[in-house]
This record gives sequence, C-alpha cells and structure tokens, in this order.
Amino acid sequence: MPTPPPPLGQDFFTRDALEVAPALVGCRLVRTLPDGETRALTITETEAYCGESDSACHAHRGRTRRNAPLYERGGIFYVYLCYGIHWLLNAVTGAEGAPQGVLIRACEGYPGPGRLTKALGIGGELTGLPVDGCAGLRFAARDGEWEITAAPRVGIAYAEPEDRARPWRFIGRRA
DNA sequence: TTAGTGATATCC
DNA sequence: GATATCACTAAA
Repeated sequence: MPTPPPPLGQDFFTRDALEVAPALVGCRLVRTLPDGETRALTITETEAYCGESDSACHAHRGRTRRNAPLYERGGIFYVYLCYGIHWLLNAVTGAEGAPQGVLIRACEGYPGPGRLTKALGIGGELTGLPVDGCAGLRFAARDGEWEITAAPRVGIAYAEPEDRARPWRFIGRRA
C-alpha cells in the first residue's frame, strides 16, 4: 500500500493565493463527520481571490463582519452562504492583513462549489477554524501527476473587466 | 431560462 | 427599518 499523503499545514497557506490555488489542485479534502465517518474528495478546480484591489474578491469594499476571516493569517477556512442556499468553501491564504483566499470550486464527482460542500456536510460553522486543526476537515497533499490549466473565473460578472479577465481559475486533470 | 433561498451590505 | 445583491443549482 502507498503511504498516505501528509496533511497540509499552515505554511502551505501562508503563501500568496496565486501560488496556493494551483497547488491545491489534485490535493484531497478529507472530511471527518461528527459520527466518525471519513470521506475524501480530490480537488479538481480552484479559484484565487486576491485582496482589496481585486474587484471580484469579497474584500474589495474593505473589511466587514462577513469577510473578516479573509484578513487573518493564511491557514483557516472561510465558508459563507451564497444565494441563500449554498455554502462555499475557501481556504484563507497569505499573511495577516492581506485579504486573500482560494475557493474550492470542484472535486472529482462533485462539479460545483455548492455541491461539494453539500456532499461533505460543510457549513458556516467551519469558518475561522484552522485547516490543520480538529475542525473535522483538512487537506491532504497531492498524489500523482496533474496537468493544470488556467482560465478566467466564474460568476463574477459584477467585477471590473480587467479582473474578470484574469486567469485565476485553475482546472486540473490527472496526467 | 428562471425560480428559489437567506445572510449581508447599503441604503433610507 | 427596508431592499438589492449574490464566488449557485435544479428544474423546465
């Protein structure tokens, strides 16, 4: 049996979102449910959201109660409710005071950020918790070779055209 | 294509 | 206080 890949620690996430987003593709999201059951999904798609100058980022209009976790040091979860229905999972990245994050957009078998959180039973209670702690959710390192392509981000029609065009969406394929 | 859903931000 | 907005999804 191959050795299981190690969990990703805080250092992985204190880098810039543009480094972390492609690095997370191919990694696994490991969920331990309250009943003790464990499920792991392989990440196939991520997006980077980079600071107040990025008009697609939640921090674009400054710090609010909702986006406060983005301003923390990288290595915690930022989970928020979208359209009243869907929980969207992000990993906060970068240094403290630099509001950045990576949206986990899709996993194998779960195409869509709302579907993967539903599949893993992820909700807002994880927001602000450390990614390498006892939150019942952690990341495990990539296993195998992946080809990664960059593309414009999805669902940000409200953003400035230059930000809409940035290739900050990372789609992975097993090589 | 469009309805559904509710927290949040931004106005009175 | 009210209302407009939204990093989406399922159904039609």
